[in-house]
Parts: sequence; C-alpha cells; structure tokens
Amino acid sequence: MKELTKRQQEIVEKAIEIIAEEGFHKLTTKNLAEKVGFSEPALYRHFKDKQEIVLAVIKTIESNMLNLAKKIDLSKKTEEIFFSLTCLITSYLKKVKGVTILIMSESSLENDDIVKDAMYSFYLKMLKYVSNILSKKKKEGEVKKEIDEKIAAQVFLGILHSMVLKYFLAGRSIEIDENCNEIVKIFLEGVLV
Amino acid sequence: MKELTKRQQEIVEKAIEIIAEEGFHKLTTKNLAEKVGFSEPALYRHFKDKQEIVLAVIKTIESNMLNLAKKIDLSKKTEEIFFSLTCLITSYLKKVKGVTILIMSESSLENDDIVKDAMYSFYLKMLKYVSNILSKKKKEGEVKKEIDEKIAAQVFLGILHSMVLKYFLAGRSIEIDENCNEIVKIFLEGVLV
DNA sequence: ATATTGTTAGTGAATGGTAACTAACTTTAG
DNA sequence: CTAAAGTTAGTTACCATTCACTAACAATAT
Repeated sequence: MKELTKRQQEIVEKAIEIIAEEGFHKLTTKNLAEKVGFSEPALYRHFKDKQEIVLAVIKTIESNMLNLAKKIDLSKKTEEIFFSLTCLITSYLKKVKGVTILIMSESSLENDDIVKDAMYSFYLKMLKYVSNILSKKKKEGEVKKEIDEKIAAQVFLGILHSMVLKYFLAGRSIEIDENCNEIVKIFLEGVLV
Repeated sequence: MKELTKRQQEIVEKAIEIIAEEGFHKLTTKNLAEKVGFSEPALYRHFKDKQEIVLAVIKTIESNMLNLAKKIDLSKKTEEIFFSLTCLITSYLKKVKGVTILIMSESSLENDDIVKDAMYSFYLKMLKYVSNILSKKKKEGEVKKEIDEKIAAQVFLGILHSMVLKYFLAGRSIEIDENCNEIVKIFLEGVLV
C-alpha cells in the first residue's frame, strides 16, 4: 500500500465526512469534488478511479481503528479490556458513522469484489484481535476453558454490529453507548469464569 | 396494511429471491420485472412505486417470522424456548437466505426513511417478543433478577445476527446451526439463574 | 536571461450507462 | 363492451468517467 499524498489524504478525509454525514450512497464523485472544493475531473488527477478512493477510505479507517485498539492495555482485566474496546469502537463509529457498518456487514454491498475483499480483510483483522485477547485471557484463567474464542469474538463483533445497526435504523436518535456497557456485561457474564 | 393480491405476493416472492441471491442493491425494477417474467411498467400496475414493493417485502418477512415465533410453547423452560427460537429463526433465515440482514445492513445505509422505519419497527417487534419472554421467565425465577430483559434481548438478537453473518461470510458453506446451540449457551449462561 | 519545453492541477462540456418511472397503445378475460 | 393487465418506447435524473483545453510553475538549452 502506497503512502497517500497530502492531497489524497485530504480527499479521503472529505470522503469519510460525506459517508459519516450523509451515508455511503452519497459518496459520488460529484459530491466529493464539491466537498473538496474543486471539479470532478480533478479527482482523477489524484486517484485512478472511485474504487481507489473507496479502498483508501477503508484502509484509512482500518488503520485508525487498529491503532486505537492497540492503545488498550492488555494486562488489565478482561472485563475492563472489553469495556474499553467497546467504548473505543463505538466512539470511533460515531465519528466515521456509516463506514464501519459497511466493513462489519461485509455481506453483499456493491458487486465490487475488490472493495468487498478489503472490507472482509478488515473484519478478519478485528476478529483476530478480539480472539487473541480471549485466548490470552483463557490461558490466564479469566475466560472459561470451554469457550471457543473465535466464536466468542464473532459474537462480540456481532453484538457491536447489531448495536450500530440499531443506532442507524433509529435515525441516530438514540445514544449508541447508553446501553453499551450493560450489553457487554451480559456477553462477559457468559464468557468469563 | 392491505392484503396483497396473488400477483403482488408473486412479485414480493421474486423480490425476496433477488435480495437473497444477489443483495438488496440488485433489487431494481428491471431485474424484478425480468424475474417475474414481464415488463417493468407492469410492476406499476400492482404497486405504486418501488418503495411500496420494498415495504411489502419487509412486512411479508416480518409476519412470517412473527408467526413462526408465536408457535413456540412459552410454558417450556427458558433454555428450551431459546433453543427453539434460535432454530426457527435461523431455519427461516436459511430459507430466505438472510434477507433480513441484507435489508437491515443495506437499508440502514440508504436515505429512504420510510423503509428504515419499517425495518426498525420490525426489529423492535422482535426485540419486544424476546424481552417479553425474558420478563415472564424473570417473574418465574428462571432469569436473574439483575438482568435487564430489554438489553438481554438485544444481545440475543445480536448473537443471531452474528451467526447469520458468519453463515454468509463462509459463503454458506457451513451449517448455520452447527455452533448455534453453543453460542446460545454462552448467552444463557449469563442470563439464567 | 530568456525562450522553449514539460509538468501539475485544475476547468467546462460531453459520453455512455443505468436507475425509477410514465404516456399511450394493445391484449385479454369476464 | 370494458376494465384490468400487459406492451413499447420513451422521459428525467444521476453516476462515473473521459475529452480537450489552460494557467501556473519548473527545468532546460541557448
């Protein structure tokens, strides 16, 4: 993955803003160009095509998210780790709104396999990150031995996903992190020793 | 909500097939007409516009799902109820191939507030159904007193969601109910007395 | 030092594709 | 005969992308 130029970064930033404010479907070359403050064709001086822009957006969010996750102190108690993780993820989601749902859904969107793959790979990285935490904590005796950490990680991401979906379906009228901790508590109650 | 005519039902059925096979974004008037076997304008003899078709799709799935759920004997043990519920829902999802998730995921990204509302109301109905079961069982002493049934219901639906997601991620190659019981067990362990 | 040449980053206008939807005509079934 | 259900052939509105062109600047050759 090449480094982005200043201008490219600026475009990606604006693209994320559009997705956050108006949804992925509003990320059109026209809207993006307008937001950046120049004409549509100018976009093509900086990116080959729209796909390349979308991929850059995904990569940017992925690295932001993983960098945030890395800041979590894994020597803490499992419970605390998961609360921090939930907090970080949901607060980041608030910032970049719709984008992550794309990535977590992965499912069908677009017929663009390359974009789909990029999103799936992001999902797998998150999954691996969570399941590694669970593995570690299982060894340390904090997580039940009979728990399959991969499945549990999937459940955790699924729960987060459905929380975000609800947030979007409710038109963002509810606060996403209101019940966050309560929900994670129930998950943890099934997982922790 | 008016009853659907035979023809309307047929159209809705085909729409569900398209969403199941190719995703919500492929549900275009052109594709749908082709699938039904007549021309695009003919659709407009049966539905006012595309939105009405999408709403009919959601309503159809909603009523099918709730009808299935109603068949469950609520006098049984909580554990059994949740296993049956999981089984019913996942087998229905297999039949309609996760349409719900596709619609939820993709419609949450669109700007059509009416469709979003319909989807949200569907979600809330499911939530209410599950949380009612938990309330009942809490009174009967099977569910922990400190559990908030609404939140627990959210977790349960989130888990179902993640299971279906996984099913699709794996390209439908795995059996959806393989780990089903294991996952539901994790949930119940946190919830049951 | 300056005219020539090239590059970067922009422009307005146009292209080809596809979406939802419609007007006006035709077929068909009761 | 007529109302319902279908057809063909459009319309309008976007969308991504390309075209031909240019202003501003930098590098180079004389």
